[in-house]
Amino acid sequence: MSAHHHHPADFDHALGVLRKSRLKITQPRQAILKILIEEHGPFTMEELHRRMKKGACDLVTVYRCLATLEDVGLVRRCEFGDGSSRYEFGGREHHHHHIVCKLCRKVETLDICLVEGLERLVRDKGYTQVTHALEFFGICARCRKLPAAA
Amino acid sequence: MSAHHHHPADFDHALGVLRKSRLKITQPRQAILKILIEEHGPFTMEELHRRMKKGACDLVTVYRCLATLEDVGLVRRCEFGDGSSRYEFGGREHHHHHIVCKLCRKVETLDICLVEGLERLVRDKGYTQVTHALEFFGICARCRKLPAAA
DNA sequence: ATATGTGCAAATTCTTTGCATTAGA
DNA sequence: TCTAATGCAAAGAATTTGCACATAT
Repeated sequence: MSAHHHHPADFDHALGVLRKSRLKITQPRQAILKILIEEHGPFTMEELHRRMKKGACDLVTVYRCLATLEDVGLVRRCEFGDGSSRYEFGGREHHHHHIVCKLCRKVETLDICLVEGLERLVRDKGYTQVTHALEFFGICARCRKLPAAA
Repeated sequence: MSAHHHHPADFDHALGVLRKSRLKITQPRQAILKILIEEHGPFTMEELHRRMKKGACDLVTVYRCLATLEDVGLVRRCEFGDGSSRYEFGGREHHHHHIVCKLCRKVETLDICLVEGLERLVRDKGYTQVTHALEFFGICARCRKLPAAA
């Protein structure tokens, strides 16, 4: 069962998490969660906002919603080395990594993860609540043909 | 031989790279490289600027120098999930990863790296010039005692 | 000598905040 | 009903750009 692709169970689970945290299940939060669950992402704030049916909510609300959703672990922030942040659904459960093209910034998902074992090493250094981020960068096949791909 | 700590060879090597790229060896570029080599970093733009003897150069110049140094691979950009970018010396040669405290943002260096093998997998997908970033996050021993560390 | 790099100022973009209003539990 | 969330406007940061001047080669 792949982590992404339409999955109503994910949505219901998310609502549960919101309820448990005593957060309100508002229109903007639902819309954002649906987009993050159904389209793969990760998306920047603007991309997310643009994808909502226009007038759905203010950009500021997207900022605030994502901050809250990140706090309760429903959303994960990705940083791909270009200075901007992108967001995708899922905390620990939907664990995976990415391959980012250094030219066109296209993002592919990589389901493999051999890094969990290393977290023990970090815990041994006295850290708690340990997580990690692993991203790969490269030039994709299509960009390789571009003149810029010196 | 650890990757950091005063190392004149690093500095000379950096100058060589600049020359090879036909970039000028200016005061600001030298100052920035020295700081990045001698103090461990990684540093944000402001931190770096503040560390230079005052009046040494403009903040804008720090921005421009780091962009250039990143282009030629002398500097690596680190993003630790808080939206800001930090910079440290070294490309592939000075390869290592970090542990970042989720509360105080303190950064520790981790010299171990078991991920290089995974890069083949990415190359097999058609990517070239493959690199990766691996960061660990957790709450450090000191922060653990803070009330915020719920 | 001359092309590159820098300083300063200003534009642009990104993100956050205050407060009146609305909507969810 | 009553608190939490949103919209709008505006403030505040962070980053980029233009152009005249300075400086490495």
